[in-house]
Amino acid sequence: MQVKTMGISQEISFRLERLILDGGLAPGQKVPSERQLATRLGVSRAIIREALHELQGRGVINTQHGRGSFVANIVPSTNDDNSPLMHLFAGHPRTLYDLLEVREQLEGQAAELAAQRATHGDRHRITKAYQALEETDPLSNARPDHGFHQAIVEASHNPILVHVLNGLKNMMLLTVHASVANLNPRADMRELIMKQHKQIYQAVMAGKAASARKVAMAHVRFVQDSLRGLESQGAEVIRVPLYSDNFHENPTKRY
Amino acid sequence: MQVKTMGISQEISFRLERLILDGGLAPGQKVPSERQLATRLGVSRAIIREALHELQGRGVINTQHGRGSFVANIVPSTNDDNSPLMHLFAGHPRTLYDLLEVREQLEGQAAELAAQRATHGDRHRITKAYQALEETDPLSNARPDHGFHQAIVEASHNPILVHVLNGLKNMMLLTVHASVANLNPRADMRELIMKQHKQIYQAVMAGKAASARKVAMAHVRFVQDSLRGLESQGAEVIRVPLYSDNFHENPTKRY
DNA sequence: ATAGCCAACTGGTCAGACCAGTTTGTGGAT
DNA sequence: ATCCACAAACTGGTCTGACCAGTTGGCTAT
Repeated sequence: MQVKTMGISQEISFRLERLILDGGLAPGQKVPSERQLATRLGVSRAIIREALHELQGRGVINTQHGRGSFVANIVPSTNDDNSPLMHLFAGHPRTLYDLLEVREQLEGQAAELAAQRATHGDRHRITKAYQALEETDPLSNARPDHGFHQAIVEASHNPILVHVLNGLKNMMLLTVHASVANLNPRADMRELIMKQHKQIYQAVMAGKAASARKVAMAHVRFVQDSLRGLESQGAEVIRVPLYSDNFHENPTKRY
Repeated sequence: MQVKTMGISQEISFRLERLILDGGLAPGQKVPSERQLATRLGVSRAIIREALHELQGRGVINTQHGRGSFVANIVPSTNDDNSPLMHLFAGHPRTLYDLLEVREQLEGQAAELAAQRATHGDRHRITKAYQALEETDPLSNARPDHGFHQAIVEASHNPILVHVLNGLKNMMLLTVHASVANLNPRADMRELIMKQHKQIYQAVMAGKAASARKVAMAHVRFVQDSLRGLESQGAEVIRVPLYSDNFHENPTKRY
C-alpha cells in the first residue's frame, strides 16, 4: 500500500551513501559534521544523526566522539559477510553455542538416517570422503572434514535436513573458521576427533542407526565443549563484548 | 585511543539486538513503541530512534510509519520464499514429510530446552497460550496452535532454534493445509491432539526436560503419521501457496 | 621553545512540541 | 441488530534549542 513513502532520514542516508560510494568521499575520509550536513541539506540535526546511525549500522561509516564520522574501508563485496547474522555472531558469542546446540540434534539425526537409508552410492561416497579424511593432515585445512560430514548428511536423503544443516554450517565457517583450526593442532584433541570420525563412519556403514546418532551427537558436543574450553582459557573464539543486561529477564541457567 | 567507550545509543541497539536474539522478540513480532522503550530504558526517545535506525540499517528490523517496528527475518536460508527449496514442494509431497522429520527433532529439542530454561515470564506466556488453545475451537483457525508452539520455542532461549523453526513453519504454512485444519475435524484426532498438547504443557511447566522432549516429538510424529494416513485415503494435503501474510517490505531497498 | 590552558570545534543526550500515518472503539444512522 | 463514519489514542517522523562530553589547535604565560 504505502511502500512508496520514504522518510526524509532514509532519503538522507541514501544520498550520503550514494555520495560516498560514487567516490565523492573516499574511505578514511571525514564526513562533514552533523551540523554542517543539517544546514546544507536543510534538515534538522536529529535527522542527520538518524541517517548516520543507519549508515553506521550498515558499516558504511564509523563515528568517533569529538572527532567526526569517517568513511569505513568497505570492500563493495557482494558477499554476505556483512549480513546481519555475521554481526550477530560478532557481537553475541553465545549464538555460536546456540548454533552448535541445534547442530548437535541435526547431525545426530542425519547420521541416524544415513545409517538407515544410505544406498550403495552413498556408502561409496562416504567411504571415499572418510579415506580422504584419514589421509589428509587436519592441520592443512578442514575441507575433508567438511566433505565427510556433508556426505553423511546427504545420505540421509532428506533435502530439508541437507538444506538447513548446510545453512548452519556456512554460518559457522564464516565466523569461526579460525577456532576450528585452533582445535586440531592439539595432538590429543586431534586424535579424539579422528576417533569420533571413525566411530561415526563405522556406525553409519554398519547401519547401526541409534549408535550413529549417539556418536555423531557426541562429536558435535565435543567440539562445543572444546571451543568453550578454549574460550575459557582466553583463546579468541570470536570477539567478545562485555555488557550487562538487566533489560530483560535472563534464563535460569544456560549451558 | 580509548576504544572502550561506547555511547548509550550503541548500548541500546546492542541490548535490543540481544533481546531479539534471546527469542524475547521473534521474527515478525512487534518491537515495543519508541516511547515505551524510552521510558523503560530510561533514555530519551531520540536515543531510541538512533538505536532503531542502526538496527534498521543492519536489517534486523524494519519500521512502518504509524504501525511500529518489526523484527525482520534474519535467517535467509530457511526463510527465503524464493529459495530453490520452495520449488521442491511443487511436485514432491514427500518433502513435506522430510520437513516434519526435521521438525520432530527440533520441536523436541525446543520443548526440552524450554523445560530447562523457561523463566517466569516464559511460563506465563506459555500458560496464556495454552489456555487460549483450550478455549478456542480448533476448527476456526490455527493461530492458537501456532501461538502455543511458538511460546515454547521462544522459551528455549536459543535464537538459532527459534529462527530455524520459524523458517520451517513458514514453509509449511506456505505449502500445506494447516495440520490442525485437516486433522481436527475428526473428533477422535482432535481429542488426541489436545491430550498431546496438555502433556507437552505439563511437562514443560514441570521442568521435566526428557519427558517434554519425548511428548513433543511424539506430537509431531503423530501429525506426520496422521497426514500420511489422510493422504493414503486420497485427501489433498499439499496445496498451492496463497498466503500473502508475510509483510517483509524491505526498507533497505535502494532507490 | 614549551608546558599549559582555553576556546572552538566535534559528536552525544535530552526535553518538549508538533506533524503524519494507523488502529480502534464508539457513536449514530440504517 | 448491523454497519458505517468519525473521533480519540495509539504509532513513527521531524523540528527546535539547549546542554554535556570528548578533541583539537592556538595562544598565552612561563
